[in-house]
Amino acid sequence: MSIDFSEFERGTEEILPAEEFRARVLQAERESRPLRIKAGFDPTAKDLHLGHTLLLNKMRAFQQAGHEVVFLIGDFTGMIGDPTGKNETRKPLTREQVEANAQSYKEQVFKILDPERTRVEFNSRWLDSLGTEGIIRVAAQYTVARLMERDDFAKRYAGGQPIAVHEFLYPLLQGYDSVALKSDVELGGTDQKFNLLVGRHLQGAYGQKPQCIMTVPILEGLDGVQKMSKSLGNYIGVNDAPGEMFGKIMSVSDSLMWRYFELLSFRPLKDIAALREAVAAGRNPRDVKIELGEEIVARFHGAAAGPAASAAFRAQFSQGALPEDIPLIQLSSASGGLPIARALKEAGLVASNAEGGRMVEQRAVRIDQERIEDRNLCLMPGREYLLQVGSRRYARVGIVLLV
RNA sequence: GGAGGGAUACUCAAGCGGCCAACGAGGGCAGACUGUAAAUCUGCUGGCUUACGCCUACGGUGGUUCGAAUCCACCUCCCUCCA
Repeated sequence: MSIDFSEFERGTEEILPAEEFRARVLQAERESRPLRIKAGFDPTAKDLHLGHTLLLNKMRAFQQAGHEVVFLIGDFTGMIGDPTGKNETRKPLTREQVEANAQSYKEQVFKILDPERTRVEFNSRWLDSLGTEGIIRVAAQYTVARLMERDDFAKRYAGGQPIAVHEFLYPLLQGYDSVALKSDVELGGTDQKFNLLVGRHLQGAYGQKPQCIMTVPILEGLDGVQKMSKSLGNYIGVNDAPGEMFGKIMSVSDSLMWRYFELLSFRPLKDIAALREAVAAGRNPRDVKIELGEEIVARFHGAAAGPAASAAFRAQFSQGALPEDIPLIQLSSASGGLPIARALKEAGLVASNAEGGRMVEQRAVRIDQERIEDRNLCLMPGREYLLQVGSRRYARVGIVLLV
């Protein structure tokens, strides 16, 4: 019986060693013994975004093929913080925080993974009891020269940036996780390649069959340049509301759209190629982008949500209709009325009164759909107003007279 | 342990006693044009105040001065060279 590797290998950056990986899949099949697939997650990031889902999608593919997937929460290693770049040493999380984050993780992760068939682990389970002696034994299995091969360390060393000794422990302990789990394959982003390989090496040193490693690309954020991350504000969160999620996808550039198609869509590769051809032949890229948006929204919000988000989007932006669910906010004012800038701030549309005033001057503000330019304008008590800033910030406010 | 250099707003980077809420670039936001795309052009980009104005901000703490991001002392952190 032949096995289709494409679902495992699609969208991966690198599989090492590639032949060994295939051989292990085949062997697992023959022996009816599932492979143990490990993927580690940092416990500090509570909100997952589409970048994280590349890995989850891959895990899902293994899971659907009957393999054992371990969702490993690096609560112990999280105390060190992966030294990728300028990260400061992190404060250790409390047990409660880790638990809370893990719970939040599960809610998001199980939109993609099957909860029944996912094993959730915390690496403190074995690292807590490793002890000083254990750490020394692990550290003895790896050389400084090899640690310095890590791109990040090499650059920082060459560039005169400090490298704290404990940062060396991160890849070692992550690698030891593979030993503790006896993993067959470890998944990670391309930035994890070095760490994954350390795991491979350590397993060998501990007399185990070394894991294969599989890396997935780092997804670019909405700007198309930097990696998707919450702190950069260029992310699409798996918990984003359907409308927001759809809108964010529509705002990506055409070139980035193809990248997203390639990495995020579950469509067959030849379908995507066909879409490219259609666009090259004159089809509006926007319409293709809509298809992508519908697929992604449906994945996280249910089949009906995709078309619904798409329809709402088109109504709002193509036909200028108002969104349906604009919140009504009650504000209070003295009898003289509420200055527009303040109203915008209190409605949460701008960050400060000063910014509100600037927005008015820049002709970005509309009241009841009418563009205004007078920043001295006041909203009068006793009625409701529809406020807009730019084309995507809306609020309905009611003004109550403050006695 | 010694000698020298540095720390400025989201980022990079000017300023080196008053004209500095701080040049410039990037980023971000907004307007025009569009397909919430790209490219381009324009404006804005600390807070409070209707406003005059006030407050906070140039690593930290003190000091000199009518006045300090700018000068001095000490401290913290980083870098370079020497040991």
